[in-house]
Amino acid sequence: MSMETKIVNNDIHIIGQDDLVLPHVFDCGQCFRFDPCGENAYIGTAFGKTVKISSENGKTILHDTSIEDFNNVWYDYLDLGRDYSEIKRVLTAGGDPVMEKAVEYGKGIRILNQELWETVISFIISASNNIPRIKKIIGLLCSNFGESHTYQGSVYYSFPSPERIAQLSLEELSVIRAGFRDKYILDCARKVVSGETDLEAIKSMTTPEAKKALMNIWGIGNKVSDCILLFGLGRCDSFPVDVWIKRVMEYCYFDSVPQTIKTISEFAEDKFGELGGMAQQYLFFYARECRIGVK
DNA sequence: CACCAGGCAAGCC
DNA sequence: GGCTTGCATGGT
Repeated sequence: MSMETKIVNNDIHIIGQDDLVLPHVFDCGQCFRFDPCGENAYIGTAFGKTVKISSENGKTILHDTSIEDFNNVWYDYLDLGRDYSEIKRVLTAGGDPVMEKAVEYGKGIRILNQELWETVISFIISASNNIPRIKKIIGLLCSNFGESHTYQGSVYYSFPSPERIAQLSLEELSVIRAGFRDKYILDCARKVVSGETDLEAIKSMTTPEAKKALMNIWGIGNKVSDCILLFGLGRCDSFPVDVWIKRVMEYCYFDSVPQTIKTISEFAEDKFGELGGMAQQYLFFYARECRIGVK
């Protein structure tokens, strides 16, 4: 079935896109800036623009937006040019019961193409943290230091620029309650502004080069760099191993025998290859839905 | 109260 | 190289 888009008043209707389920996209831990908004809808901000997205009868609606914003921002943000049916077909082609189950649970997952700067800071904040609090901290960062705009009569905030954050003191930044991560955020912003860290240059690097460059940033290690590669740089082969992935992989593929992160990474690279990041998202969603390995 | 949360840096060997 | 420990904060 091929996707079709229609303009209806100030809305964009997306028809015939079955590989898009809003809770799968926005509750699989890749994005911290979209929240549920009534039944079957989410509202959030990216690239300085806010949009409400709802679904009904297999149709997805982007509310109060323009065709320009759809073409310039949301089409790519929602990764609408990629064929996820084909990805799911390849991932389950070997008859792997684990991937079949994972894909069944998260059949509407898509990997969002998020802004690199926002992804870098968001995943620095994610370290040793939980998702509700990550969202809270990022929300405070935006409402305190981002630019405001109105959408459907309410005020929303963009993600603050490196320049805005770089000029803050640690004490001023402490209002976001980021804990020990605050110094990483400030250091990163200042080095992006000074040019010591060149995010634009990282975009055109090979994946191993980009990973090395990211890990030079204070507060970014192995796992966080893999998340940034996947969510901010479109490197779909990147397979971040966090506590959830470690648990679900050990449970499903290693008979619950504890493994090192290195072993799991190598297993995933061998098994999923170029689609590692996609597999990771299905597994992450599946693990959390079914609370696999949680006592 | 202890323990944990999408880990990481620094200090040890 | 690999292994241990401290780390801010908020929730259970």
